[in-house]
Amino acid sequence: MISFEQFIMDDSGPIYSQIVRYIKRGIAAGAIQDGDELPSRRMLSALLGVNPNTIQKAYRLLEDEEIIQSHTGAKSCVVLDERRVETVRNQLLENEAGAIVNAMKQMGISLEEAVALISRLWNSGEQ
Amino acid sequence: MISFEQFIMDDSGPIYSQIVRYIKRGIAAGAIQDGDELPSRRMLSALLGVNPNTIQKAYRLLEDEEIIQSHTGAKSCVVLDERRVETVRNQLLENEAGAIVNAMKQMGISLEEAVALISRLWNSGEQ
Amino acid sequence: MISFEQFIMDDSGPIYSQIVRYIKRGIAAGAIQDGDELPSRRMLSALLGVNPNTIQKAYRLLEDEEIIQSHTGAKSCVVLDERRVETVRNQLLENEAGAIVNAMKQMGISLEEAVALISRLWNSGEQ
Amino acid sequence: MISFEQFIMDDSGPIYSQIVRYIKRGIAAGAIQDGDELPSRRMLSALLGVNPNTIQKAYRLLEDEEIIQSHTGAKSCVVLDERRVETVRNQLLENEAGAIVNAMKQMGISLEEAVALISRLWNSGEQ
DNA sequence: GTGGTCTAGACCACT
DNA sequence: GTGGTCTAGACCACG
Repeated sequence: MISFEQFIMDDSGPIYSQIVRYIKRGIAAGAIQDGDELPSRRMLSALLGVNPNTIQKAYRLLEDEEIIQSHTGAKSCVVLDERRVETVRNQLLENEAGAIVNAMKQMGISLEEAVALISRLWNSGEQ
Repeated sequence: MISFEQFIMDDSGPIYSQIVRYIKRGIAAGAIQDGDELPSRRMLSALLGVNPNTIQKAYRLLEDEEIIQSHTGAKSCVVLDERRVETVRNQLLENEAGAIVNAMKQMGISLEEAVALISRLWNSGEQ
Repeated sequence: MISFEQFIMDDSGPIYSQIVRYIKRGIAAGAIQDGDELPSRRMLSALLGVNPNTIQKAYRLLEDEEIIQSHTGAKSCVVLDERRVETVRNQLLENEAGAIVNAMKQMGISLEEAVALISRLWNSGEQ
Repeated sequence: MISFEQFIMDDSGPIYSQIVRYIKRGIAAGAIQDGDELPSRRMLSALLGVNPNTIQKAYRLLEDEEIIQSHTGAKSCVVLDERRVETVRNQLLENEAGAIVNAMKQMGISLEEAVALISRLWNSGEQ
């Protein structure tokens, strides 16, 4: 069963998008793998304190991307092969790293300064 | 006149928020300073391919934060003192860089991988 | 449910203002009372042939005046006490009737002519 | 020369409309007659404290209705015959009286009460 | 030309 | 179904 303990909801876009992103990050990290079960819509909506429709929409999008499978009356589960994992991972990395690069360039700092800043933040979160 | 050449629109939240963020990043970078003129609503909306009202909303928010001033019939311009610049810069670093580092960590990649990825994207965007 | 059957849209100012005025007149008349439900944004917008956002703006203004209350997912309803009703009624009489009488006087007609004209229009609208 | 001393600007619609209405009311009252001269755009804009373009728009609308005539380099003046005056007067009366009737009906008072209210306001403004 | 406002349509989250 | 928000286009008054 996929855990949503580390899920933190912010205001960066629609809630269903944040859920989709959370799942994808877990896949990229290897924490979510082929065959893993997803919580039921009802359970997850109670856990996150959001409307069941919102969970439904997130699952629907993942289904459209063929990342999960849902069957009536049965639990939804993750369906992934090697290539799919790689694709998800690369898409995420490009997006996130691209965001950093844009931000840093707009703030007018050099690559070296950016790397230094990221390294510092990385380690400060370590403790 | 403030340049929007480096502005890149993505799907990270409302367009007006992206514009606000772009301005603030420019302020943090020192590229935008006290007294600088903003492009008019029409000009910028044509340049970015969005509705003039979207620009208006971004400018309105910046005005509410007392970062710019608008007068009917006259150009909007930036109004900043030293302290305000510092505040803007700190808010940006807290809100953005931290979130991005967290995303990388959630995806389970190492600092070295992250730095390599960022360097690659940095240079590929250079061209 | 508050009825909008007698609502007549003219070109006297913004549509949302006309809606606000209509509600206030109903309150002054006692036809709209504490606890009454308002039609939903969609229903009323279809009935009046305007955009749902226009209705939204009218309701928002009434909410700012603490005349109605809105909660996401639930119907909006009127919240009034005796004093509030009196205030609304007095504002209406001051703002409207006086202006109309002035208009008549500016046009240089006598009270008798005005009364005759009003009586005729009153009955012609009766049908 | 038509006097604008009694002109009072409120927020009931666009300024140019208020100017047009003021002229028409004067015509209906007989205070403005065929051949009367209008103030120049520059003078009136200074007197009312509004932009010359706004005056220009009001004059343009009156010209379109063939109520005034403008010639380059010469003063604008009113051009009216008996029938035109009658038409203007009737349109205004219908509009104003119609507004009263709507307001009163919506406020749920009877014709007798409405007449009483109007009579009282009429006389109270007399003093 | 400038900024300010009104109306419109689509999308999101919630009961 | 409900209300809330974002984007869009047109109009108004001003320098």
